Amino acid sequence: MKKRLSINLDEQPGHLIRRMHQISVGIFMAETESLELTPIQFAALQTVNNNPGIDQKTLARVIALDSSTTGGVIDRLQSREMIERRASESDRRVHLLFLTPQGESKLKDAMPIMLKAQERILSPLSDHEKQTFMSLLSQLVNSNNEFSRAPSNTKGK
Amino acid sequence: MKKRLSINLDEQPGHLIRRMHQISVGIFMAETESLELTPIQFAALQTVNNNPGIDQKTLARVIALDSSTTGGVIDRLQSREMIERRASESDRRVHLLFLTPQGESKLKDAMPIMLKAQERILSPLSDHEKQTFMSLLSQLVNSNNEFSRAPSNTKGK
DNA sequence: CACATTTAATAAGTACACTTATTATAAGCA
DNA sequence: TGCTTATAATAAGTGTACTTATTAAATGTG
Repeated sequence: MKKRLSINLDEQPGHLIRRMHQISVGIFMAETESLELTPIQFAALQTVNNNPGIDQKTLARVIALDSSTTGGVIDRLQSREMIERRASESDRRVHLLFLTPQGESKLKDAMPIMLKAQERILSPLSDHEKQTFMSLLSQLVNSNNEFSRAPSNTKGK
Repeated sequence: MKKRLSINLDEQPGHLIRRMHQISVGIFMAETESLELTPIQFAALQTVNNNPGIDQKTLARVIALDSSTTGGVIDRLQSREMIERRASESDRRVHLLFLTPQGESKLKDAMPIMLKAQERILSPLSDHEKQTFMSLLSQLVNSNNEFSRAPSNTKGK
């Protein structure tokens, strides 16, 4: 009646995507509560583990994160002694990243819990719907990759 | 070869959802550059416009945002003179929200640009795929609503 | 070799997005 | 009415997620 310029937020892709992201983080944090790891911290640990000696810039591209944001993430993981920064000998601008033993052990603990969280995120869908959703989502992310401020580049992963 | 605990980030729903959110915000910000409005600020303006005199708590529920985050969003919109806070006469804890003329005019300018951004987000998909994606996404969001830290509640919208 | 350009990292600033704690007010009840 | 409980808003703290600017080091070219 008195509504002007009326638009249903729930029909806007951007709004639903934001809500889905909130939910996804919420489920991850609920499942991994005891570990005190955020999804991003997990991704960083996992990527450094698989690529010991990776530099921050490359890590940022692999996990699709702005490189200055990545610096902050590494700061926090370093202060909690899960990641180590070592100066590169060949390029003194670069810091090479390695997991500490604590970082490795945290990652091992986190892995199964993280996988369970991922399953819970899609659990309202049937198996067939899960496949369809993931396929369409991949298409959207890959086609639109360059419009993200932190495009992914998994080369070298 | 030397990989241990190997997992492909691009196959994890949470990772793709986060990337999709980055992309969605990136497209919105690129399209609306001249307006200097974030997606959340747009949602807040739109909701206050449709519900003049709404209080912060209710606004937070409608746009699915934590209520303390909402306070900050309103602070910024108020300092830019797009939103006005008025004390409620019936409940002195409550601040009622109204758009200023500038807020209304900004919203009018933003509306078509915002709709264009929403279209661009899904543009890599065919019409049929868009429908399928939005339907599955709605299902996920609605079924998992309670796992979000800021569950939506559109009653009263 | 000198000089311009590029690059990796950091710093400072803005804006979400949550958490827990605090304050003021309101509402329920004995 | 007095007291407990609930609620709206704010404050302080952490962690993404970006921006622009700066610094230091590397690279490319004349």
